[in-house]
Amino acid sequence: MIKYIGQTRILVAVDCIIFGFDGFDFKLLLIQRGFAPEKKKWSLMGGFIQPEETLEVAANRVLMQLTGLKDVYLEQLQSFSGPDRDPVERTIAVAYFALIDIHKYEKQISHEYHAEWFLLKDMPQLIFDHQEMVELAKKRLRYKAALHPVLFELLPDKFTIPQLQALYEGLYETEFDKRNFSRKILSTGLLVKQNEKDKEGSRKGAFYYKLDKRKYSENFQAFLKFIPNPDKFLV
Amino acid sequence: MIKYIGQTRILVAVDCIIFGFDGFDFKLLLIQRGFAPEKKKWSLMGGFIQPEETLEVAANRVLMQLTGLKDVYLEQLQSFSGPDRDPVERTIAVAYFALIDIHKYEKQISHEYHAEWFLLKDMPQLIFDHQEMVELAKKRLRYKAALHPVLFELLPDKFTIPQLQALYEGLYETEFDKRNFSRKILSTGLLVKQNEKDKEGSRKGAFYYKLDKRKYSENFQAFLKFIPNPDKFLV
DNA sequence: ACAAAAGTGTTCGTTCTACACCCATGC
DNA sequence: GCATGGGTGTAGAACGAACACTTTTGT
Repeated sequence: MIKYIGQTRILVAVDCIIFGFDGFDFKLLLIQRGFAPEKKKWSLMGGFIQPEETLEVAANRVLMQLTGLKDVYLEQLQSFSGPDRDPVERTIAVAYFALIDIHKYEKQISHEYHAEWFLLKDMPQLIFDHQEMVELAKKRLRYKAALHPVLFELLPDKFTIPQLQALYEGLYETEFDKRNFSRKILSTGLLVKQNEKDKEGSRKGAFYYKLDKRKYSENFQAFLKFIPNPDKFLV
Repeated sequence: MIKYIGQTRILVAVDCIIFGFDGFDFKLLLIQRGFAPEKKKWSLMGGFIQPEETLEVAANRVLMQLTGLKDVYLEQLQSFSGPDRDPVERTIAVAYFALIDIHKYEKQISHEYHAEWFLLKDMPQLIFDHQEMVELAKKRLRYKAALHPVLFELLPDKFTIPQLQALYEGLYETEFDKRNFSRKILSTGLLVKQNEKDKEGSRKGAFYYKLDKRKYSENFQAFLKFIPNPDKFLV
């Protein structure tokens, strides 16, 4: 199976930046590395690509191993290729970021990896170039969420508008005007109001909404500037 | 240097999607593959990553080999990892797209690779999954150019507004209103009007403009929706 | 004098932003 | 009855889209 002669073959790993949102804060799922080097240091969950796997399959496998979840939002972020990024042996890492509903996770946690959720604002130091990966993932997610309704992936089936707003505010580390926010969100037509209220957050209670899944997938690509009718072109 | 035991090492290549614009049409620089398999078929320019190289360095090297150009706009597109994408041996490809000033190229062409420019709309069949890479690169470029002034990378030092408009129209395969287009472009403040005119395209002649390089790098990230003042957040 | 492309302004509708009060409820 | 967070409306500014005529010059 080795046929291109004189070329160097190297290890290829996937690393997953796993985002969650607990209703108040953005969080990241990290593991405590179980083997040297950097044993016991915090790290992204990762794994080497196997002979018959694509990177996507490998990333989904790694995510499944840690969280027990399938069909998670997963997007290729970038490849990292510094020749010395892994001190043991040259390894190219392809980073993926995942958005999961943190509540679905909590019930299925695998203890094998000593995984823990950390506040995005208050993370431990990470091994290798994982810090850089997280920074890039954050940037990419901010970018993406400004244009596409991707953050719903972090929410449970039913959620309230104040929760949604807290989610956006967490990501952008700022506050938004709630009148303008809810108007904008509702004007997308993606949300379906429920009759039930969430009474956790306040005495009055906030109405639950559900995502209109059909409109969500149809309208996932949307919004722009610079070009007259940009939506047309950005399929 | 082999220390992670039991893992498979594989080849990693970079492939470059090289865009150019000749004043009228979008073009792609392809090479005729000089070795089996698929010898003589058209292909993207690529190469295997070398032991001490990052992917970025490898992509720049490959681009330099073909075009003689350095300091070219180059952006990582995505990794392609189908286990059988290269029939010879498993290879992961990291695709990069490059934007070059086609006029700078023409003087330095290397004949070694039998390279040729093809109209983007009228391309030959490509080997492996290169077609898919090109499609994705086109999509990404459309997306990016709708938000950021990246297309200037394709133009020579001096260019006219009608040329610029033709460039945008080529990418989006549509026509724009020239009054709105020039107003929008000029309102960015990125262009500096020259006294000289280009008389090629018309009797009246069109004024040349140059890019204000400082403002260009400062304002490269810009424009949005969904979030009140998105520019603030998308650094 | 005419053909061909360059250049420029206005109006209208939509969207964005800033801003303040009432409502429902549990204690 | 009051404290807490939920929910809603409006006015002014900025932006985006549609649209047509004049200018320059080479032949």
